[in-house]
Amino acid sequence: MEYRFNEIESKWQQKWEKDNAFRRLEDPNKKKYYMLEMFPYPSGKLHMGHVRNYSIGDVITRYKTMQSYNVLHPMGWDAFGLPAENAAIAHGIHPSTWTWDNINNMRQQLKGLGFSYDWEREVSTCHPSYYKWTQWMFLQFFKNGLAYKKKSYVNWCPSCSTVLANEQVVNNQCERCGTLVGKRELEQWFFRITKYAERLLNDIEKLKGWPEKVKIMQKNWIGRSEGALVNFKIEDSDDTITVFTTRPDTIFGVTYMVLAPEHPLVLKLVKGTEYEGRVMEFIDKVQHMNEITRTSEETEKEGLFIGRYAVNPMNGERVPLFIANYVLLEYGTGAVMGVPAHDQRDFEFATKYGLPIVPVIKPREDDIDMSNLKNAYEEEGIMFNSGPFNGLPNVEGARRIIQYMEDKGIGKGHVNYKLRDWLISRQRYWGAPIPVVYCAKCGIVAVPEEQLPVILPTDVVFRGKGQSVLAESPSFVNTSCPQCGGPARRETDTMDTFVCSSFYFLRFTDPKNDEWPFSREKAEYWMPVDQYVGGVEHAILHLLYARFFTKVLYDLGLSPVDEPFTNLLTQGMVLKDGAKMSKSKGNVVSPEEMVGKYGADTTRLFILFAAPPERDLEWSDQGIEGCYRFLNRVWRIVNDLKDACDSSGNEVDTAVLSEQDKQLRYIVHNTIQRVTVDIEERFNFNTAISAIMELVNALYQYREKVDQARYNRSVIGEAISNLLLLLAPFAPHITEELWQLTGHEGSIHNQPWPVHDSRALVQEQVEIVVQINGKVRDKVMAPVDASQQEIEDMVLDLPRIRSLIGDKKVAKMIVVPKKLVNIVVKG
RNA sequence: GCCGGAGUGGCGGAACAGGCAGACGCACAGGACUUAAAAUCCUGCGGUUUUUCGGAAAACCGUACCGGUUCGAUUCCGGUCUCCGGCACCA
Repeated sequence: MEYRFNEIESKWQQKWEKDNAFRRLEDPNKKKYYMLEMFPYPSGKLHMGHVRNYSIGDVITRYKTMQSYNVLHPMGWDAFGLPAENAAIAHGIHPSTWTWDNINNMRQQLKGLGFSYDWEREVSTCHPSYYKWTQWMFLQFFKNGLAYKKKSYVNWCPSCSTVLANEQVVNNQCERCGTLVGKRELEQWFFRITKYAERLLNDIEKLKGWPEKVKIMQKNWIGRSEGALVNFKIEDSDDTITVFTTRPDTIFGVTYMVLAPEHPLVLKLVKGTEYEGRVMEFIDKVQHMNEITRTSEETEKEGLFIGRYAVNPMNGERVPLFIANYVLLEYGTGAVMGVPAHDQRDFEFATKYGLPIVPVIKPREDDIDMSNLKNAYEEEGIMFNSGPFNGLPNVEGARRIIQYMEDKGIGKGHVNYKLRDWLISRQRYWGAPIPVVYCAKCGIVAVPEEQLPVILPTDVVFRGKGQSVLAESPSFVNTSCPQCGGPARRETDTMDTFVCSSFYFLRFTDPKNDEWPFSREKAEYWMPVDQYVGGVEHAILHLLYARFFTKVLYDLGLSPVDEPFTNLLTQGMVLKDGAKMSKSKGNVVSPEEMVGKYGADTTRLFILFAAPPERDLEWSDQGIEGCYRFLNRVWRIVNDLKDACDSSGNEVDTAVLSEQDKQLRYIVHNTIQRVTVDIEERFNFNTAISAIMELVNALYQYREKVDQARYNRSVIGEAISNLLLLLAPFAPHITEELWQLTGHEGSIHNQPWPVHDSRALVQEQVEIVVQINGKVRDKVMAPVDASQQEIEDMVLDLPRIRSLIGDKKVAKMIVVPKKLVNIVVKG
């Protein structure tokens, strides 16, 4: 009988759907397991990255289910976003139509791959029943002072004509479209993620099940640095400039000060002076430069003296004030003190502009000539030239200086973060509207919760350029103030789609609740997510935002946990010809085509077999053929042996086993052990599958070597049912079919996971490798329980070993039980 | 520049706690079946050299490179190179 995968697969998919086989409800009597894969953006079709992601999740789900866990395995759609709008502009399709068509298509594809999702929990972030809660979340943040509006320089993508969060700017380019990002001063909504910086950083410690790589990336992104804020008075002015420094110990070495060109004080300080013109020019040039090419800026540090001086509060020295392109307004206070002797950047700047270099730290106590530095001395050392702090080790000195400054009110210790507040406003249509209105009388007014959701209007036109589409919809914009009832204007910005995906894992626990985003009770049962799987590309953005949301909701008493994801697996990319699959490179392999040609089981099996999940995977058209052949081999051997196979599940009678029977049983139970460990402890599906392949090879050997008349029906039955059980999470359809075909009752996916019988693994003889001076010279079979002395004697008596040793002297023998003997020979 | 990760046959990869390097699969080669091909089943498959009529056997080299520790190193330590990923004027 031929392996007709398409018939088998659609048959079982229909059966599973009819039986509601993957529906899961809270069950306090069962251990829960929450398996989550990152939900996709409905771009139109599944790509191989999705198949890989969801195949990994499905194996874990089916495995844990067989381990008798109550497994939550939901799927949904991260459905707001720009491509839908672009499609609307290009083809005149409404973003909603485009998105829902794609969702319907992709849902079919997921079902066609046989993934075990509880579809009753499906959510789509673009549906009002979901974005109602996105808006509700915003209101909670707003009420608790975690959402605020502020005017600031923001990243602007001219192509997407919207602002971007810092996290969405990569190499000064828009993360989505690659366009060079510029700066604009706009009033925008922010989430106060910086308030959680410390906790987001400290709690990384708790994430034992996360890859080190992701944790480090998050740490670097949060970018904590300890130091001090120091106030410098401006000469002939009432203004003070505060700088942030990580090296307060070098403050006596300050010889100049630099402000970011955009620093608000700059214009004020030069107004009406002879420097004003040149300063304006410089600012213009820097801003222009930012927009054109900021990457080449790396090379040249440029600055300009602005004609004013600041006073070092520690020693009263006046130092010149500069503006320079390398000082960033967004980091620290947008102003830095220049210590050329102890900072390489400052050193180069000072050399270029002829500023004095005053060393204040030296490597050792003794007198060293530090006057002719070739480079900044950035190491630790002993302070000098530093008044009362001379002779102190600089680390201690830093502490003392901070103390001194705090006493005198000229500065204080400070922890600075690289992390900025999260800019969530987007000037786009296809997103969750920010639920606030602007009233001439009352100002900014939150939409009351009972009026949610604020529905996206449909009477809009997509033209491509310019203003937000929402702003052009009068029925949307014009409203009344919920507070005073007077005329008001709606906020026309929508939320960053990352807001939508920051709580979907909580919504999945209770997706139909229309009173709350989720009930506490259900979240308590299911949360936290036990295993999260997705691409590394979300290591910072999504995973940091989701952690932030969870902590806020935890603090508000809504979430039962303060970290959402216990274990994280970041899967590698799927490559073809060494490059990421992309339309422009023409190296895309379509999952649809592969499923059509080989079936879902083969496609899934190959993608899991070709590489361990964390590593990049090179797609191979021949490789998938190999997996197809393997499933055919399974199909044939099971069909061939099904009549010789006792499926009653009765224990094997170990008294009557032939040598071949014992050998097969050994492999069966060894395979159970290997596959279990590979899935459970390491997610090494590639080696799990190769172990199963070896078991199939062993069955072929058995058939080859054992006469039909001497088949042991219960040994064959044991081998085949275990083979099918072990393969079931990887290839769910063929195993279901063969399970039935070999006379078993019920779905294979509801069977308990097999447990190996260690008695079948007991061997009387083991092979001992015999080495002389570390080189393999012979092998010998020895009883497992042989003593060290017995093994030594046995090995030395081997003719080959005897002749190799000859009359040389045996200096030492190392015996590794059941494995190896190394004879150390001298002379 | 800094921080991660990786470098193993013709290829994807394996070796889990320092103990037979190359499991499993692909590709390739030989055989069986077939009128033939495909499919299938069986067998072989890191390199060099030597021995042998042949089947076969043996020695040496080999996990990016150099060195170290060890009876023994793909695995541990020090250094170098290359590739991939992240961050990058962060004060």
